[in-house]
Amino acid sequence: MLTIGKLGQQAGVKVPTIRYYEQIGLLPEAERSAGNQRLYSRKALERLAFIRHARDLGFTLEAIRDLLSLSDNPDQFCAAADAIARAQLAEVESRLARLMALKAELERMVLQCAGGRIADCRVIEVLGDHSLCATDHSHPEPELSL
Amino acid sequence: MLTIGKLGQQAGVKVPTIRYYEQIGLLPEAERSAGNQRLYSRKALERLAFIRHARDLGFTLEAIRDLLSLSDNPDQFCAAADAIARAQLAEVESRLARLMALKAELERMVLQCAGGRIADCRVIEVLGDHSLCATDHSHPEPELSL
DNA sequence: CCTTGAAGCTATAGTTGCTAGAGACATTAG
DNA sequence: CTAATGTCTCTAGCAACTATAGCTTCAAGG
Repeated sequence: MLTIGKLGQQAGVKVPTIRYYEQIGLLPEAERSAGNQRLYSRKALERLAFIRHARDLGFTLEAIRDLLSLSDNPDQFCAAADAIARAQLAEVESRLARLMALKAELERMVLQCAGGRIADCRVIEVLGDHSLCATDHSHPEPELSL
Repeated sequence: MLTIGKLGQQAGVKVPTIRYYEQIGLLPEAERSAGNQRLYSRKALERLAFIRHARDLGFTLEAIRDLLSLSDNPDQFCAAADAIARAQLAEVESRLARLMALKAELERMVLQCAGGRIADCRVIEVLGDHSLCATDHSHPEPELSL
């Protein structure tokens, strides 16, 4: 049985984060020692590692909740998990595309900095004017979430 | 003079967001009509478009605050604005690198889905095991922020 | 002129995924 | 046995908005 600190170390998750996951029901309520401290089994460590890994891959806690409930019921079809993973992949691909466009624009901006005074600065100028933009930001557009 | 709704339309920013920007001091307090409604000049529209554009490029509101104060004082040197833009570019490049690694791993995961039951699902399995991971997630590692 | 509906106002609370602090109890090393 | 570390609960805070409630103001139609 592991204390919360050891568990956190082994899973690479901070202690308050573990308590937070318990609070929002992503982890079950932990067993307690005589002195009321949380104790964790190897299974709990696996579950937390799963969460950690999925978070690293950018899955939201909601998506992870779904994946966990699928893995808790092994009779369901893989298709559901696959769909969640595919959605995540699509998300990542779209962020990637946006970031590449942004990188290009930022590079252009930085290259054009003449080293002079702000009055002549391309960085400020480019940011002030959407029409100089490489990417299309025509206005009533869904918000970008980077 | 524009009402807040028109301003929002023209800049591509939602009305509550404009009020929020005013509240946190990113926009100056707007003039008011006789009936206490906010009125905006063309200059305000430009400032808001600047903010919008910088947000699209992933600048934080803090970075934008700095850029705005630079452009409000055009006698300063360009170097400061350039530094902010370069920092932003570095940020974007590092996110890009992480995202590309994630994309690779997600693709591997999704490809291996056999279409069977969860018990056999690679998605779940891969997520449960860091050691199958392409990227290095050795444990006491700074958090990823996608 | 009056009404109606859209748009505006303030203020507060919720969102996501944590992180940080206070103040008290538990456990462990020397 | 004591001191240091770890853990407990609870609350509040972060970014950057978004949503709700309950009100007032404005513009257009009848």
